[in-house]
Amino acid sequence: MAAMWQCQEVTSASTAGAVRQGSLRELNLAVVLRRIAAADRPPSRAGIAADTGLTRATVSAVVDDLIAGRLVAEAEPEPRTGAGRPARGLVLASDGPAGLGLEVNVDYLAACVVDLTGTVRHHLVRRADLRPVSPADALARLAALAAEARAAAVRDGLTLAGAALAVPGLVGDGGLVRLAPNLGWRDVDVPALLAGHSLAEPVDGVPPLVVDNEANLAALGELYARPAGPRSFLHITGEIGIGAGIVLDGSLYRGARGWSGEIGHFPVQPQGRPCRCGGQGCLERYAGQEAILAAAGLPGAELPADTAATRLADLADAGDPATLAALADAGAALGVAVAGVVNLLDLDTVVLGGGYAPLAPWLRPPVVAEISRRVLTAAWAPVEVRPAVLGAQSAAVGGAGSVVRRIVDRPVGWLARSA
Amino acid sequence: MAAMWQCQEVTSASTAGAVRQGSLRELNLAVVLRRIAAADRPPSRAGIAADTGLTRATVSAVVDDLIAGRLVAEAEPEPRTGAGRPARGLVLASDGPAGLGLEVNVDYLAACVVDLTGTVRHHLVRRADLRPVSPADALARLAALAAEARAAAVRDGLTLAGAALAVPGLVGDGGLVRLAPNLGWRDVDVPALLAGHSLAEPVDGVPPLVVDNEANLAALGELYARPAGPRSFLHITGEIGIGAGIVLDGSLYRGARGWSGEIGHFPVQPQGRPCRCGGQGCLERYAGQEAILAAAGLPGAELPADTAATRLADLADAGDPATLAALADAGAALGVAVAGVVNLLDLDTVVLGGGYAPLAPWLRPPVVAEISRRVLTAAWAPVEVRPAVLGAQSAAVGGAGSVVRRIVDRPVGWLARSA
DNA sequence: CCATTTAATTCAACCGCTGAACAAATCGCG
DNA sequence: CGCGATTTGTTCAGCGGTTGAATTAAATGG
Repeated sequence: MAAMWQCQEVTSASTAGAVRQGSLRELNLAVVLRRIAAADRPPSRAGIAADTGLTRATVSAVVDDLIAGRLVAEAEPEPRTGAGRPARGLVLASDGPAGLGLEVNVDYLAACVVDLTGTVRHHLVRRADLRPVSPADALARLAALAAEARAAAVRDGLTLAGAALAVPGLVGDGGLVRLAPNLGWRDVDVPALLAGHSLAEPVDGVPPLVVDNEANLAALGELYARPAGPRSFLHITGEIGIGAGIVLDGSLYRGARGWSGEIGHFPVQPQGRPCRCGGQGCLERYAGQEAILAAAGLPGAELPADTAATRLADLADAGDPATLAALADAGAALGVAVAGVVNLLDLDTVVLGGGYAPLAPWLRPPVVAEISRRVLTAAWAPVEVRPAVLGAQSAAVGGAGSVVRRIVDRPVGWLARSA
Repeated sequence: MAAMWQCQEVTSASTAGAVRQGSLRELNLAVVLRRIAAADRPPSRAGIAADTGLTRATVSAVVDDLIAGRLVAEAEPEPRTGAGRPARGLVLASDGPAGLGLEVNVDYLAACVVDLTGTVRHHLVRRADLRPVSPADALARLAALAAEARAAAVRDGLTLAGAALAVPGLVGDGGLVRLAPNLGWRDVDVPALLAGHSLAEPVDGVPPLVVDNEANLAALGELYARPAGPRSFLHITGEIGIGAGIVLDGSLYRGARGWSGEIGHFPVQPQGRPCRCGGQGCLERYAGQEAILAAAGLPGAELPADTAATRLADLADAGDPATLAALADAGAALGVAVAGVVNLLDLDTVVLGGGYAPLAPWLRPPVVAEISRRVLTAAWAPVEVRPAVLGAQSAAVGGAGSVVRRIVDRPVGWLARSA
């Protein structure tokens, strides 16, 4: 919430959860659509009715609305299953609304388009060192890339329903980037700088952009990418800083002010190396990219952030002893922090994302070791540690996914627009 | 969820959130009742209508149902405010349903009765060392105490709507206490042992008891005790072990399996003292009651758990240097852990409860110091650290509160029963 | 004492779910 | 090939519960 500026306006009946007459339909549209989205096989109207407890008549009426709004389509005849009139499978429309995901990072810009089904339809990446570039220029380049992506989406018959921008930093209310240390940004008012670009122009009164932290959106990407996956997990992105996205019960936990996930300053060695945060022995100083590179004896600091990880992976693959030792140490430090978090939150899954994804083969064993040492319940309830399925650049995909996900969760907003 | 056995049966319309015709009333009953509960002044029907967006007609109908069900009462004439017909204030009934909160701990049994308004109507405590007592005997004594409390409630015209039992340990599905180290309990099947006692007899088919972790219920007690307080906070109970209840967005976070809050093994000194959990340098070894007592030079281990805290407070009050040093060290260790949690979850409040409550004057400064050193966002968003308002034994009160809270959140369950 | 104001209730209208009946489409069995 | 069985999807009268306006209730102020 704190990380959003101008959320889709909250319309009727949302006042304090009161249920008015029309909310009935509003809620049931969401229930039915969610079920279609979550099913692994295209469900029938009758099946949805049986599962939800609604009447077949009601489900039919609701589905008619969803089809008219281009959110749902009927699948072609299903494989026969038995006697009786064959069911017509329902699937999410792949030519309806889509989400635009954007990312500004230290050494690349990215834009991607994800449709309702969660498929990545387009993915554009521009590599460039953005540290010397002013925020205004960086955002102008991003707007150009976004326009390109939007054109590609339109060619596919898709309608962009909104956009989400991932930045590697703390985001406050109103899309204000308070601090993005690795970009050198401080108090950058993204909406203001984008004013005038097509990105920022409301379509049908719906504000087009939300700004959020990169780690948060990457965690969401991971959540959407595995609909049958765990409902609660910790997603750690190891870049220059270390960020974590916390997904609890299937939704992102943002914290009291939207600044959750600061795991980089978890104390792994309270009397240890001083950290720029003022504390001592922070995780970042032991498992951050700079620390790993230094320990591996690489000149490091000059490398682009995302090539550093692959570089380390190559060296480790080749059996370089210094690199292997550096990764083992980093993994152990990471494991201490992860174990603390798992103890506290009772999570059953930890995802290594961002720069950690390619390094997972070497980081995972020490992390698992620390967990089994330190997590009380690990003995009778194992904790899974695995690399992110989306790998790096999952933040843009996650951002785009969060846009379409909002439509699935509250289809009335889209239906009112397109009616 | 994992910590509950036999939750109130989930009736109509709860299937996957589908909203059926009758759910409309069900939901609006909850909306109106919650608003009455949350208001700081008795609201009028018209005011509720304006706030929620419902019609005055609807609110009147809903309120009629709530009054008929003894959940709401009309307050006496309000102080005049202006022209027009005076409003009739609505308040939660103080003679309707009530919750029974129970607690088994190392050196006492407790039972308390809380009415809908959150007022503690009765509170019985029996001091006794329960470590040498078998679980069956302990629960039999508890059942006797509960019967006493129930009789007192009935004399007040209250109807007990359920009970919650707090135990200092891990609770699994079905009310099974997996492990309560300080009680010496392991795999104790509470419902089975209580079978036959009046506590376990369903009333009108509603199962009467839920079993939960002490730290969780204490955190809920804190939440209910301050309706206008923070929506997210960490509640730490320092007993022999150290437990934490995590309240996020106004509801308790239990974790993937119901075992969240294990902060006692947070690594404050990863290469430090070995801990019985197998790890090293766990918080418990530095800020646990035994550790503090040992550092203060007290024979300690023999003291009952809750007198140990007051004993330490007395010594600190008297200026005993060893005690003051011990508390400073414990506070620093606690601060390291708390800072890590606050960084991760972006909480704005930390509550020192249980045995830490009386020690707060001495623990708070070092905790605050570590937070301001280590929490990045502390500079522009302060973190409040304060003692629990309920002090010790808040678990029983919190448990009783959770019973009545369930009624406020879903009044239909109660109305169906009492109709 | 009456106009004004705000609170609460009453009541016909209406929205959207309900349940049953019906039509559609396929399989299985003679 | 035909007919019953079976399951899906639609139609429609019925109904619960909200809606909005009109009405009554109860106070203040000039």
